[in-house]
Amino acid sequence: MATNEDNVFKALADGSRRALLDRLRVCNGLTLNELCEGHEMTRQAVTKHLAVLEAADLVVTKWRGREKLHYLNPVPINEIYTRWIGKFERGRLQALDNLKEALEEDRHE
Amino acid sequence: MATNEDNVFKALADGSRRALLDRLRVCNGLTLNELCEGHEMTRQAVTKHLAVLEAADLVVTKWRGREKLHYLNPVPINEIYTRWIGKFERGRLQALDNLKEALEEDRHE
DNA sequence: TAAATATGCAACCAAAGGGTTGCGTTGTCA
DNA sequence: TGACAACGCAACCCTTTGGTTGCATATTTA
Repeated sequence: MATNEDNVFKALADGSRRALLDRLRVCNGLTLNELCEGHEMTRQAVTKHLAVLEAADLVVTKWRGREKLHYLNPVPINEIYTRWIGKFERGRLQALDNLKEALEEDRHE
Repeated sequence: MATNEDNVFKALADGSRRALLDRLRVCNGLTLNELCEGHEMTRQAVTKHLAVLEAADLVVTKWRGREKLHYLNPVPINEIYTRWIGKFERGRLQALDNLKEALEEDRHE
């Protein structure tokens, strides 16, 4: 079952987009204009970033008159966490051991 | 203090690179040639991907004769998890509530 | 030492990304 | 109704990215 994994990772790859998510995390339901404030780019650039976030289902929008409200959807991030990051977290100490051991060998050779 | 956050997110944005990390998670210390097996690209393409992973400190290498061994470094992923994903996980239920509430309004209007 | 193996380096290419500008559309309000 | 405000669409541009091919270098091994 192919999840949205790739879209989510790609969406998170850009710092501006992560900043937008951060804004929404703190203050959910902002309009496009509000999201533009504090960013040094045009509205259209922000629009494009939001489109990427929407495509990844990280942001859900809703119209209120002429305003577009943006809501954070925490589900995709949670999925990335549970089914991808989780795998690495589980084997984390083991991997650290492997690494240390491998680097240690050099000192003895 | 600027961490390697951006490099890590960018490195994780590509599916081939995530696959390489997965391989190393299961079988740490693989050589370049071994990592090339099963991938439908040239050795040079894999080399480039590994370079990106190294730049993000997700992979650490060590030479054994003419072979280059690749080890997974779990630290950056853990940092992303604790200091970025964590923020969103903490406000997760709240964000879900916001979202549901916003979508519910439509049905009553 | 010669051949084979494992990897690096550099040039090149097409496609994707992040950004801009210009203009059109829709909703609000005096 | 007319002006303004919030947003969408599309063309264009430069840089980055993911990939290739060709050749060089270093280490084994026969």
